[in-house]
Amino acid sequence: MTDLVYRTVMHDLKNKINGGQFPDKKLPDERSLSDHYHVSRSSIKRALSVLVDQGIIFKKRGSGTFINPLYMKNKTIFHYDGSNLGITDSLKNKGMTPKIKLLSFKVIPTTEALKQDLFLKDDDFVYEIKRLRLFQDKPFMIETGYIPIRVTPTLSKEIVSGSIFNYLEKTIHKTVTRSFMSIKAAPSNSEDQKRLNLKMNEPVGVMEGIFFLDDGTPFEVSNMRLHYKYMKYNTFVMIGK
Amino acid sequence: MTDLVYRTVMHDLKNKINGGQFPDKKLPDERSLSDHYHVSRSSIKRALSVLVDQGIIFKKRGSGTFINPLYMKNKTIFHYDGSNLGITDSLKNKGMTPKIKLLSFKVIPTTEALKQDLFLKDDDFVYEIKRLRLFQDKPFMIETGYIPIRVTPTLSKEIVSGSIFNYLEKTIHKTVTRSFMSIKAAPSNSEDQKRLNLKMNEPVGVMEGIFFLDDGTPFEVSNMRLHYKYMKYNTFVMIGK
DNA sequence: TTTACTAATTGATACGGTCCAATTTTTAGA
DNA sequence: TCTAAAAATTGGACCGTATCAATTAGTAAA
Repeated sequence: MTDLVYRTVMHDLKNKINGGQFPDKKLPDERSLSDHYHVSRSSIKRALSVLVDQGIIFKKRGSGTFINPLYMKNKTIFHYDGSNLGITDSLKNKGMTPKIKLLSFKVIPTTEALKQDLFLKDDDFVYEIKRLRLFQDKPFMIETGYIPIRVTPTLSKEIVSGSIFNYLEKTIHKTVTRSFMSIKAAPSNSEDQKRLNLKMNEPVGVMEGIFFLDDGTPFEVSNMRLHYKYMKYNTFVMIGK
Repeated sequence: MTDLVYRTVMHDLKNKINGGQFPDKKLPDERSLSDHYHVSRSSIKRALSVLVDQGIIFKKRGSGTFINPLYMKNKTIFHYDGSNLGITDSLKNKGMTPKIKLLSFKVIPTTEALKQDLFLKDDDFVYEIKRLRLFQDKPFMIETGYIPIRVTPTLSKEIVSGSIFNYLEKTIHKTVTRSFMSIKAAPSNSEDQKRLNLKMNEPVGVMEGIFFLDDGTPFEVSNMRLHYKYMKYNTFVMIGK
């Protein structure tokens, strides 16, 4: 999985950090690391920059590289390993597979908004797939997805009752690797309340996403309404520049 | 502001993209760009990788570098320029300065949670600063911030009625450059409803953040409750690796 | 025309070097 | 002892090169 130099170094450093091998919260300087690992300083830089992006360490020119104190204190919220997903970690936690209940599956003509987002023409059609997702038998999310027929003409009720992304990868060898997400809060409507077992005043978290294939094709527009207790989005933000 | 090579190239490319200079959605290959700009390929790579992170372009090995079709269609949601802030863009949009109304300002002993996040000892004290933020005279956010006295012993009502970050930068020359954010939705409580002018069933977006200084010191813990219509968090996500 | 092999293209990884800028440490002077 | 200048440390920016891997384009054989 990982024979890349910078990844190897990155993982090793992360292990050492987790193992408390830098009690002074300071990493060796880049040149020493370069010597120690017998790799170029560029590779060290790359490894470190990944850890910086993950919020695990930070650098100060002239001074050194330090461990984010919060990372040691509260590792649980620094969930990622290489990826910076961050969405509803409840989902993929511990390999727990959430169940899917298909609510509806039909083909509809394009709407104006969909044309925008999915790059469609007037006479294009899309699948509308509405699903309820359950985690440990509790419903936590209503998902409405729109997929152009042109991209995947072969969807069926069976496929759509499982993971569409997996289907794509295994059969058509197309991968979803990027998405543009938008996150907000909204009052629950009566359907939310019924399906997600919410009280009148309890809201939903709304995540709208546009998913892209390897080749840049917008593949799916998805509207996800989550039980508010199940939505928590964690992210590390660098301000400026 | 921008005399760095890779930034210059980055901005120029972005301008060309926005100006529609690549109608085939394809950028020149890296070697040509290197020639054209008279800079090393490494610098081109760096410039491009920023644009990749921003979701503006994507690369395919062996094939080339392409413009994200959605970026052209819907530039408004790709808001960032160099930064990847993403928080309540309503705030800094068009230089509109949101107003601040100070609700309360006091010094309290540490709580357990604060000790965790701010790296404090038992007998430390913190400022508790509660503020209402208004945008175009409409209240949109209740913000409760906690700042250790040890870090900034000089806060006053006046200071706290303006931007604390600006104060820090201008007087003590400390900068807040990193933060760990957590975003979720929650039902509004009676105070939310009163202050933000919300109906019973209307929720708030809750953003909790820990802000860090340049040197890694956790500087502030902030709990922000936003009128749900004002909270929208956009982000570009790379899946896997 | 189709198929299969080969070339060229193009981005990815990695190396190692130069010079610079911010910071810290050391040294020399008052 | 204290202060200010000098030196060492340390990360940042950039360059240019070599090699590799995925993709596409071109070519020759069936």
